[in-house]
Amino acid sequence: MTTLRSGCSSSISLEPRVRPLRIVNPMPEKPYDHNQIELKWCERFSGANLFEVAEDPARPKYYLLEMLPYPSGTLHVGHIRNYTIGDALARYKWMRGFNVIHPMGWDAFGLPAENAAIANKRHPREWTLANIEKMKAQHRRYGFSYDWSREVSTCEPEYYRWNQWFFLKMFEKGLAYRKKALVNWCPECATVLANEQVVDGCCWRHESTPVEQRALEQWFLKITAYADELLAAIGELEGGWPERVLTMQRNWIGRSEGAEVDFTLAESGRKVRVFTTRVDTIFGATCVILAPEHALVEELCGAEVRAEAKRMIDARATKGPGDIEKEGAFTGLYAESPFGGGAVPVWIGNFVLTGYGTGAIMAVPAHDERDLEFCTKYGIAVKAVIRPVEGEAPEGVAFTDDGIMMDSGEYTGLTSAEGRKRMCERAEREGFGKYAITFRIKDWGISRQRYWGTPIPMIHCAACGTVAVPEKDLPVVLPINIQITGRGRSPLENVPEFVNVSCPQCGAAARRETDTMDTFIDSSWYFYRYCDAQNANAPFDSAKIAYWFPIDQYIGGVEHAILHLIYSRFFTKMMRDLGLIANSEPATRLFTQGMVIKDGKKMSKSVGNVVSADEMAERYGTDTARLFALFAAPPEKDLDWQFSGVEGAYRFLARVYRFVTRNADTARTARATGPANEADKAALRKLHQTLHRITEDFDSRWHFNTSIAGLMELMNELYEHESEITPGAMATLLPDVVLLLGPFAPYLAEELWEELGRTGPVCKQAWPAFDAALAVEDSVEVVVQVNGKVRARITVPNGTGKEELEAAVLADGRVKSHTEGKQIAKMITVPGKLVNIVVKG
RNA sequence: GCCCGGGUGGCGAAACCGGCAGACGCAACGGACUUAAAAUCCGUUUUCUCGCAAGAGGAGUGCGGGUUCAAGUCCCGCCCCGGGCACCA
Repeated sequence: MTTLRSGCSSSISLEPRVRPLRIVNPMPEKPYDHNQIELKWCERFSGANLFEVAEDPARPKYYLLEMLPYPSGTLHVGHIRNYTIGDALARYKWMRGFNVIHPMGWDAFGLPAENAAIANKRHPREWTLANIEKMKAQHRRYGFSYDWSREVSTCEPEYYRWNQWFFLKMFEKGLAYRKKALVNWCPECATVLANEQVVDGCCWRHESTPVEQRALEQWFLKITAYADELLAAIGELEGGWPERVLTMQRNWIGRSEGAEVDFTLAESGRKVRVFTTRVDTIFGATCVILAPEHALVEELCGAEVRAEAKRMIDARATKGPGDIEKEGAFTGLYAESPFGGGAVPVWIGNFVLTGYGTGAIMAVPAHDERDLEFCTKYGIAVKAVIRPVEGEAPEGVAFTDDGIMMDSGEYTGLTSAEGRKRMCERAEREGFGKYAITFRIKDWGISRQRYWGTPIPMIHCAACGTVAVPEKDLPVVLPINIQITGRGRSPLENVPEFVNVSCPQCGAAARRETDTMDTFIDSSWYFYRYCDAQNANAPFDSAKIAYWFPIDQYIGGVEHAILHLIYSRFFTKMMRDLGLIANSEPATRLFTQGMVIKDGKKMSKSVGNVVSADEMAERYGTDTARLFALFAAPPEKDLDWQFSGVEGAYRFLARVYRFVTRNADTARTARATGPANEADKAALRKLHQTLHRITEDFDSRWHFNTSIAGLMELMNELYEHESEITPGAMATLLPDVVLLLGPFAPYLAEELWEELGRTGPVCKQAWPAFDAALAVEDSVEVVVQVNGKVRARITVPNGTGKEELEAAVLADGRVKSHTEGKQIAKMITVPGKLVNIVVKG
């Protein structure tokens, strides 16, 4: 792992259009010099690894994780927002006494490095390591609370050897396998993509590049072996994960219960197996439709039909996003349902998917909209076999609900549910079908025809076939001396010393697998490695996992809802079944933060609206950047990055700085006491109200924008009473103010803590204790409504009872003017808040 | 089409269990300080009507209904924006 300098550099180049904030100070007091303060503390903490943690059974643990970044080279304020949310929480949890593990690392393999290498003639490794160094320096400058001793970089052999190790374990268990299949090919990436990485028919990284279908030999991971559990366990995540992420995963897994049944072809007697969720409608099936790729097309159909099928396949391979028109062709064949009812024609149809179910369906136009559309187009009969339990079936459209079976032989009169049950039972009994569950999710294709990734530890031997690299030979190291041209096939094919090996089984000359792994493998288990990052003998020590896992809070973008987050859940279950870990889910809570918007658009390099972390640090300071990131919107919502708002955040911090520094002497020398006058009382009351509010925000909904608004209100209150607050109260107040500021503006808090004569990092101090007695108001304003309209406000002592309050209200002159001469029908009284008088006449 | 979010001042937003709509910040305007400006501090700022004024009255949370003493919040029906799913049989 690379060792880096402290990262506290201030020599960051600025773009010319950026005007540094000028600090001109005619006032006799100390100005808020953010650079001086932040660099001082950054430097002072640089050698310490302040947030290093170890297992400690005596303390409650808290595993806080932000999704590991791709080392693109620069942090922008979108990253800053993400990390600031986590950092504020980490600091709060530290102060509440938790043993907080908060790690950071680099998702360092991937295409951008390779593309950069082609463009700039730099080696991907060199480019990646330089980027990591740059970004780590930026992290340090921001002072995020990471335990850097746990840093992980996925492009290092020390890390990716365990990708290979997991792959071998899965290969042994049959969870990793190779097959020729139609796969998604992105011409832009020049590689294969997994299904999860295709969005609207296009590559997830190249949103306007349609993926093509190619038939290739590929490695797959059997995520479908866990489909049932991945779906069922979503229930356990409920409440902790955002509902929409769980919905997306449910949709993606797509479990359907139904039946498989064999139709029998006339003459040949061959069987066509179809999958249906509505076997109760089988007496309404008026044709069977095969996917154009279906094996029987090639076997039994004439040249004309085969040509038509090929045309459909080709058309589908190049289809862009959007719908395709239903097309079909009659095969000349007829088939009969196992439940009888006569032979129906067999068609091929372009809308029947080869990779789902059995690749063949029975069409029931009366009870399925798609089938109706197809059959109407080709003049195929429509036969209703289900009627509604009550009322009439609708005219002209498919009746798709469950109902009562009719014209269905011995099943006539049964409910759909009962019919399905009995028909499945009979199918199993007589061997022409079975009860069946089909999933939408498919196995995870992980082969990539690219260089900058984990080599797949396999060897192809002419005699022995595909042979695993023995565990003792791991890691299969990615060769460094290599030509990357961006042309042709995987660059590894041109490295003879990598490709040419001897077979581990027979010793004969053999070829090494040259595809590399999907980089989503790297990020599927990195959070386990954090718990034991230096382990050279195993991916990790299971005892350490048992202490730290599961992740208590995971924070990241919603764009990974069905990519990283489903792969990670799969890996966790796979690792559990290898006996390596005890937990079945990686994270109990997930938080998806909103995007950062600038000029109405998502911040991105291609739009050119990126605000860099360096620019913010230099011009306003990292505390200001963090404060604004939390203040401008609640964390789950999108945030508009406006510099005028940033200025406001800066002004607030400067205001805090001036207040604390000019009262620091008083606070340091006086003995801390309780309130001695009305100003003290008001100040301490506001302090404890604010403390209560912020604590609530941390413990429940993370609305740090209101936490910070509370701090601003507190400062406004302190400014108002500044001259009257007694030294003793000031000595009580100021340390707590600084502690409350700590999670949001850590450098400033540190500086002010020192100004107050205290030592030790603020984040290791105890969170202030809430005193309800100090927070309580002496008097409250009660709103008086007459017929629901606010007519007066009266101030009464806090705790005034119902009767007393009502008497006071009725005695009020303004109230009388609205009730005079009218009959009071009733009074609704909410003590401490409101009285509503309902009058008549 | 279906399923989630969301729609509140000039702007970002707040109002957590139905109880003062607009906290806090930005922008704008005014005042203090200054030779002046910046910075700072203090104030005004949803809107309309009446009033010289203190003040008084009305309207107002996408639109239309409803429940309630009371609705941004709950219910019914729409409109718009964002996201997800969508030939998965």
